[in-house]
Amino acid sequence: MKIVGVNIKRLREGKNITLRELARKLNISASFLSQIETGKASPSLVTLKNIADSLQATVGSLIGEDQPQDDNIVVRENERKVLEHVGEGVKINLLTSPNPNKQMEPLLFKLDEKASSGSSMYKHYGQEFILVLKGAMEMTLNDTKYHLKKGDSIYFNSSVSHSFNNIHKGATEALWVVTPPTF
Amino acid sequence: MKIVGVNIKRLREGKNITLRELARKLNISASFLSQIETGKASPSLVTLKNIADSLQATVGSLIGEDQPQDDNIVVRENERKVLEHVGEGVKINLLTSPNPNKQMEPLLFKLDEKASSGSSMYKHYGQEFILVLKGAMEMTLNDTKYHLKKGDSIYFNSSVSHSFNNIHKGATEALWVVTPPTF
DNA sequence: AATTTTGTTAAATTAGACTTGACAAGACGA
DNA sequence: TCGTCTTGTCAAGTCTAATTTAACAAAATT
Repeated sequence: MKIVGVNIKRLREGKNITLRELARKLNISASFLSQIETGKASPSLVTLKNIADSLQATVGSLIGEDQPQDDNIVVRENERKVLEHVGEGVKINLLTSPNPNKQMEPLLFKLDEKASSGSSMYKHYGQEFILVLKGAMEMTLNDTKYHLKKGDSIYFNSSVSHSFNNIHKGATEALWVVTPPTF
Repeated sequence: MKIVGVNIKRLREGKNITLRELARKLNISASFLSQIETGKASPSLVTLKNIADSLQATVGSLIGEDQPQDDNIVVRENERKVLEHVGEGVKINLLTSPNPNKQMEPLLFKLDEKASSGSSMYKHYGQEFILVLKGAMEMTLNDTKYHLKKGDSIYFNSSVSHSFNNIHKGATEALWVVTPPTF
């Protein structure tokens, strides 16, 4: 957990605030903050949360959970992997290469005319963002229905039950970004 | 920090494993795990990290950082807020309403002909995903240049210095998703 | 050169992370 | 129906380690 310290220090210095200043704002001793930054001590959960808040960061980012990859950068349009059998008339294009460190999962949904997510509602953790690129679709969140046409976007909590169906005369395409990644 | 407990409990029960089982796997006492789940005690950072790993979750999600909003769902194409003065010939459309709980920030970049991010390179934390919707652009990551044309996408770590410029004869549009959110 | 501010360290304190052992409630088979 | 086994929880204790105090050298100000 030494990473926490260097992350805190980097953020703090990035904001040009002094160790004592930050410590005072957090109601901890400057000494302790120093020990945290140098990895000689480890803060309690609530202290860490306070630190994260003060630095406008998240605990997750401080402990290095939001870490990245360096390869698998580009996916060309013609190189996209396609998931075919997710549902009747539904195809999913993966817009990234597999990578365990992703924070989000960008997908391209292609819905044939009248295609839908099926009868059951989805419900899981995380968040979703959808931007309609072509056509129009109907999203159902709990019992509310949203008509989304080309250019409209929606951002919602995956924990509300949700489903979708194509309401366009023809194919509908939507950019879908899901967090956390599942592919 | 009581939320940690209920999240752990929910995950554990979702996996149908018993409190004692999980405790044994974590090398902590079942009693202590119980106290954590009921909010009567709070685990140390390393213990929490272990728990998160065991449950295939992240510390961030356990402490409720990946939590959502319930309003501000839809942004219509004609309702988008536009940031004008981010650079010469660069406009940013916000695709979500302001919300402190978002995990990602979806943006629509519109680049006039020859527009670019300027001379300086960007470098910050988090990750970025870009999908070119119209035209073509050149992304520079460290010293590597990537030509991206309509339909191509790229996913990279924001900590590598990066910049972009429009290489299309005409406007270029790109969907940009950034994590963590900054707007 | 004096003074203040920087971050770091050693040692002391003390909160709270964690264990032990016991308990009641429910499940299960004999 | 009794006993045993498992479930999660609680009270009280232990002891680690989170946090403080106080002092230090180095750098920055004045």
